[in-house]
Amino acid sequence: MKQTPFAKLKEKERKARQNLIVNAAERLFSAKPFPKVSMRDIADESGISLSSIYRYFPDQESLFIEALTRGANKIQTRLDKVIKDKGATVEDLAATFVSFLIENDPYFRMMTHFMLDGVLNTASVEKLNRIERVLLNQFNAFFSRLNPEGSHRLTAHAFFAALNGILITYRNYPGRDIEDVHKHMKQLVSVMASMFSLTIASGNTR
Amino acid sequence: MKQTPFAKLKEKERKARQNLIVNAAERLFSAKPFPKVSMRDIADESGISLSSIYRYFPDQESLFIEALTRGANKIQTRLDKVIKDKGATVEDLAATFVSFLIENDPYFRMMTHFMLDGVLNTASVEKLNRIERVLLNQFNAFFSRLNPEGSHRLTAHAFFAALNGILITYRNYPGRDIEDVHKHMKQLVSVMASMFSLTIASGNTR
Amino acid sequence: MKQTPFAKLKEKERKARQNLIVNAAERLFSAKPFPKVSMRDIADESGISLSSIYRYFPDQESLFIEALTRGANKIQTRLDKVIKDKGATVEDLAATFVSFLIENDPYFRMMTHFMLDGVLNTASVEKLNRIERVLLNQFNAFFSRLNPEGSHRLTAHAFFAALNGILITYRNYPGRDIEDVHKHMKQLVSVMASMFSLTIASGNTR
Amino acid sequence: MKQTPFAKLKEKERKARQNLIVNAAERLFSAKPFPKVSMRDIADESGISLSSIYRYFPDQESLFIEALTRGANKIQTRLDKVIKDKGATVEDLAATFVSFLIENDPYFRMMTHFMLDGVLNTASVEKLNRIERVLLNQFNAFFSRLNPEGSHRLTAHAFFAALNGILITYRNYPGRDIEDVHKHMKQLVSVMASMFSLTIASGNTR
DNA sequence: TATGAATGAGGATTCATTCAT
DNA sequence: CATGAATGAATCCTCATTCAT
Repeated sequence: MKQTPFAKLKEKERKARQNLIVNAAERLFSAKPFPKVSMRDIADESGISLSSIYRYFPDQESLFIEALTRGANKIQTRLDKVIKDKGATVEDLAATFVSFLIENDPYFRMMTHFMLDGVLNTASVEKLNRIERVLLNQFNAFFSRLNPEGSHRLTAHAFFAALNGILITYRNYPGRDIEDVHKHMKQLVSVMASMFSLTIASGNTR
Repeated sequence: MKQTPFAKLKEKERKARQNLIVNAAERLFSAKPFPKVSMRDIADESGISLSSIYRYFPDQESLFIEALTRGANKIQTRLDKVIKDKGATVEDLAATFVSFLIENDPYFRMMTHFMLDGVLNTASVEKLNRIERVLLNQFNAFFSRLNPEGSHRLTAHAFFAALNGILITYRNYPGRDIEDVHKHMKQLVSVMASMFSLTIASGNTR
Repeated sequence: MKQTPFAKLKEKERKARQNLIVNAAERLFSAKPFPKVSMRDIADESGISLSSIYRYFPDQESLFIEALTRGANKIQTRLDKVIKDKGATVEDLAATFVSFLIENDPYFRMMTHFMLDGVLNTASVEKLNRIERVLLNQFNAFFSRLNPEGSHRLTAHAFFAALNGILITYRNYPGRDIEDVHKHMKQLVSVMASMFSLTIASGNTR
Repeated sequence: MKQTPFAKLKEKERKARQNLIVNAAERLFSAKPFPKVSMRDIADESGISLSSIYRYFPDQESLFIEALTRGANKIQTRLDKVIKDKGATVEDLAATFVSFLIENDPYFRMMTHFMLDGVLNTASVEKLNRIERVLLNQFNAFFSRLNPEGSHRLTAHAFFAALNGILITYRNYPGRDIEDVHKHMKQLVSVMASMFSLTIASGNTR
């Protein structure tokens, strides 16, 4: 179990490189739709050689899942702020979630992509799972604070689904310009939030 | 009326071939992720040569949109039945929609695919638009019957989003077997339906 | 040898159809570079079915050669006018030739194409041959009128080459806009014409 | 200077591979019409895999332009020799140019191809431009030595065009065997050269 | 005779991944 | 450990031509 200092250093460097790579990926995601970001793009952008990337990530999927995880962490941080804010409403929570994913579209696309087409790597499954669990827990925790009585597990699930639904359904709403689209989504977030507020207050106990 | 019988035959045969192709596509969509179905796959599966497919559909997108349109027509027929049924509840409507897309997963994946990646061809945009409009109108009509007073446009939009959200979010819920997943989705449908019932009854007039 | 009236009618209709087809081809050539004009394009444009076109022309090459022949006839007609004009100069002749091919670029492209890559069909070879011969004869005739003494066969050959050379070399002169290009070509035509005038006057007798 | 030897080796190998590819392309150009040489042909002929070719040339056009550039360099070297030769005549210069392109037909076909169809890539435009500029400068320099007084820019342009014209017009002169064709072209070169000699001597000052 | 249908062959380009150094 | 090199497998789409009716 010794060797630790050296191993730690190694591990640190390793993380640093991984960071470099994922950061590069994220930069690219801002510029183009995530399915168009190739491994070579990431190599070029990160300054790390293409084949070296495979030393840090076994395959493309793992890399993308890692990037997605980062995104999830960011969302979770933002949600935590809302949750800690005693005056926050359901709408605040919903708006935070949706706004982030509107502004960080590639994360949403990745998430949806993996939800739709699944994931091959078992490690990836686990990570995806975790992301979802944490989010649901956050929603649940928030709802429990609003109404400590009821059981909100199912409501949290529905809430998560509803917000995803808004994003997926209207993000490319054809014939509207992007600003109108966002306005529309936020209106729907508001509608949805009201409904959930009531449900939560009523303390759904299924 | 001249030549009509002959022309009709020709037209019929043409449709028949188109059917062959789209059916093949649908079979493939069940078997693998949507973006991985290639034109050659469809050619092989349909028994029609690759180049011939382009005599029936100008490009891949048009073919896919045609397949999606078929699915949409089927859903709309089912929803119409529910809408005509005087005793039907919001939950019935929601369940019909979701069940169909659970059972006909490829249609849902197609729909989501286009929602995510958008569409290039302008004819396709129009078709997609129409599908969405019809569905929203159906929801709206149903809600209006339940409560003729209120304005339900926004509610219909939210409803559509919510159901899509359930499907996208939980259809691949990792670590559950397929039966549990479906049960869970139906539970969420039920939760969602209750919420929308209330909202509709209250005659949301935003 | 009888049957003539009927056969003649047939022949006439045949020619009429061929005309329809070549006309369509020419219309397309005005719109896009000739190598991009496909047989189907021609079928659509002419209103004659794709396979029927093959009843009138054994293959694409023959059709194109026929179109080229038409173009050649037009040039020859124009040149004839100049030749008949007693006051016409070598420069007039050159300018007529070059201007026509600038304005009817597809003919020039076809001509060059066949000159470069040759021709497979033996009938085509013959037609191409004839076109060239006629043009050379026209130049020769004109030069002979200017100076009846000398032998101008070689000069005519050189003249033809020189004009073609101007067209091929500067038609796509990079970095210039089309108007400048044309101006430049005409300037070169003028230079060339002066040189040939002298040569002709001197009665080259090689 | 660090690592230079290694880098140099790398660079050398890279060049070597590029050479392999371009050489293969040139071999193919001798065998079939220029536009019919496909990337796969080149891959097969060079023994390098199709996709690897794209590691050396970003696209087909760049590869072709590179091949053309090679040819141009060779011509320019030959012309330079003539230019440096104090006793050389215009006919020597013309004959050198034309002979080279008769013997190295693929280069002429490439040049003509790009003159006809133009070029898409901006880097290619620049390279093509350069080739042409250098040749024209060479002609101009030679003419200036013969007659230091006059301005020969236009004459050089005409000269270049005239020689190209001879090549394009008679290289496939139908019905003649190749030897006769070459003899004919050289005769025309001679005619042309005489004319240009006079023009140059007269010190054209347009 | 006219034509709708069908298609084989081909074309440029992309990309995730492996491997030898 | 890092990486340059190499590539097999795909992908969408085009087109001249043939053939059965």
